[in-house]
Amino acid sequence: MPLTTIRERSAAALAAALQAEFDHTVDDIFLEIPPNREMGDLAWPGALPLARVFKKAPRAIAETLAEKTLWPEEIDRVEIAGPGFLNLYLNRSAIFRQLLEGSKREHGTGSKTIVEHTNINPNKASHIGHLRNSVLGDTLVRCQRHLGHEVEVQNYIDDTGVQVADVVVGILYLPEPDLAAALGIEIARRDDLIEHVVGALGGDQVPHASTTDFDDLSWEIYPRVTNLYPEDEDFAGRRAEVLHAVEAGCDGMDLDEAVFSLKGSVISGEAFSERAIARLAGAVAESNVRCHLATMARLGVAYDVLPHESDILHLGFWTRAFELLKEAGAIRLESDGKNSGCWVMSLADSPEFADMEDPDKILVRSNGTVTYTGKDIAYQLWKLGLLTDPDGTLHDFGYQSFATWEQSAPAEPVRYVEGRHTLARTTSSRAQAISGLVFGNGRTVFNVIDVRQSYPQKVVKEAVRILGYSAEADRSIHFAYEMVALTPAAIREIEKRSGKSFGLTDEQMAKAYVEMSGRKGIGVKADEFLDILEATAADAVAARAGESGLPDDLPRRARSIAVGALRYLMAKQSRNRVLAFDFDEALAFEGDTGPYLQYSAVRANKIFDKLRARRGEGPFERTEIPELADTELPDDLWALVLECARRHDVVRQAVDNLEFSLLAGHVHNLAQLFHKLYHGHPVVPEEDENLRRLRRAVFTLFADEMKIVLEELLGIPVPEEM
RNA sequence: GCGCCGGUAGCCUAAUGGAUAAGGCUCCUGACUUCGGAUCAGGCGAUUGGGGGUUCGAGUCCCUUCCGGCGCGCCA
Repeated sequence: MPLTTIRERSAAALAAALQAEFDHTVDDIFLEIPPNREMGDLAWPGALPLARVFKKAPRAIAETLAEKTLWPEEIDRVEIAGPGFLNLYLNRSAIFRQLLEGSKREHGTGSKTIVEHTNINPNKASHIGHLRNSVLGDTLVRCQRHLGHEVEVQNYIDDTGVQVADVVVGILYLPEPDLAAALGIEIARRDDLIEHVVGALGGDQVPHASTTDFDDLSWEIYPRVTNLYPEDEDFAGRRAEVLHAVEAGCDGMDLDEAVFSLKGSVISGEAFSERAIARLAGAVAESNVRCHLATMARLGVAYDVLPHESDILHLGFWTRAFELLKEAGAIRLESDGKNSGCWVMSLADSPEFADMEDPDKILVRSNGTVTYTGKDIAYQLWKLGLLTDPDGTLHDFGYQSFATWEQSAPAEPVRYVEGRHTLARTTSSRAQAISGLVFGNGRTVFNVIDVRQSYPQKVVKEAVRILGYSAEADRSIHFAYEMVALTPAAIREIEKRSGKSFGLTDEQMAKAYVEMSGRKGIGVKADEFLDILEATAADAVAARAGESGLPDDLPRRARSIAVGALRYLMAKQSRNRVLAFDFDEALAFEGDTGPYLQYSAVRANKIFDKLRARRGEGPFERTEIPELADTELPDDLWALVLECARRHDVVRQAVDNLEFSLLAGHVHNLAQLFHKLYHGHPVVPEEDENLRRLRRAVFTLFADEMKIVLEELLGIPVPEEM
């Protein structure tokens, strides 16, 4: 916070001087961080472009401004450098003391920000591609909250799509040998196989994540189904049958009853009951959702509400959105041409779509059903608080508690136990509500969805605009990120580990990376990868334990390191680059990695442990500030202090650009600066009390800063020991 | 065909239009009888795919071209 304030004040002072001395108005004065310490702490290159305007040498302009500007008191001196840069030097001890005082919490704007992320199809286990979505989304949530915004986290559940139906098709119609193989059991009659599947569904609790959960079972079934579709026409026909049943709904049928009915149908050879199929599909989706929550919980990722697509359908969200679109004249019914019989939204007036061959987007098919984009428009309108009924009230869901959860610290795993936080789910009964909780109606909405969804996301945004909500459309933000792909080396590694072959061609394996595919089953399961990561981390800890033996809290340490490695890897890479996943790189704990950062924080904390044991001194206390010697901080200590002061600027910049590599760079700088100081500035052995106090103060600042950036913002735990 | 994203050292990545393009990996040389070597110091290695342009200043903006990826469904 200090640096932001000084920047703003300096910019304002500079603008005033420009006005007074040159009668010139500049409204966006930006002070940058110079590339080199010798060039000051802040810099302004603005005199250079003004040279032409004023017909004066840039250095002369800079000199006048340096002299005439009423600089804030934190600016010690100003120098002119090079062709006309204005280099500002801060009063080190003033900034240092301000930081040691601690920063006040930001207070919010009162408006709510909605972040939608994760959104995994509930038809199979999550893979590392989903992890990128959840980690980016969760990091955004953390940064927004740090900046003082109220944030609501939504995880959209597509429980009525064909993907869930495909798993149900597999359970009911996949040839018994295939299904048994997918389940990993001996071949049996279908009613026994169904019984096995139902047994794996689990209860209505969020389970502890493992690699033998229901989502892992679905992971095996799903690709077998999609692979059989092209080969077997009858089998392929089952998809429509199941989908139809799912859409009709189960009408409150009990799961036991549904299973009994399905098994009875197997024995009697009759057709399956539609309601029973729908009930099974619901159970499959819900069980997968719980597994996904468990996986993300390992990374410290939690949610506020799970909007269900089935509720969007049953509660007429689309019907209402359809009316609004018609009233606004945003859509029209085509009577001829290739889209005959469809309701389309014309995008011809939107600059971004105008050049397209066909700027019309179909929202309602000729058979009367709504497309995915149509549903998404309705959902987006609800998120923005724009889905109103004719009487002006908001068209809303019913809600009930799905689970409650706890998190003992910002980067600890989320535990779905009796906790004080409620995870709500939507329901189709508007009468249901959770006391004290309201959802939707956000001022700004971030949709964390991969870049391949850019086109439909633009359509949704444009629909909001066409309805007359231009400002809301601008605040509908698609947080796009590139996909996660696998390097050929990673593919070979998975094939080796799993013992199966994905049958990729030499041509595919010659490329730099191969796209993951849930349909083909090519991918690294999130839980599987986290297990490997934890095991590797545990080995690394054990290798360093030496003769003292394995620590009691080995699993906990391993988990922290694994999460640190993964979350940092995801945060540090720019979002619009393909993340080519490589095991060796992901499992590296040295260099520019999460564990390096964690180690630096642990190392700093260790200083205070030793200090307490040998001298009875702890971290620097605020009350000691007056005792600090009033000498200028040396360059190397100052570099670390200044980097600490930059946090607020960095977080804001990261959020503005949706680019967490900036935050990663900041925390890496911090760690590097600290390690450089470590050898030259010993604390415990230092006998000079003033010097020791100064070093304690700097390292306390560093340790606190690391705790905030790693745990609170990046969700990376700082372990006690490593 | 149209659109979006990427191309930076042997490899992976960073850099709000600013000063000497910054880290990591690899390789080489060093540093613990002082707070943990998952560390640090040093070295090798790049005219940022090619070509034009705008600018006092371009990896960054514009044009063009080449390479790679992804979109442009009455799929979800």
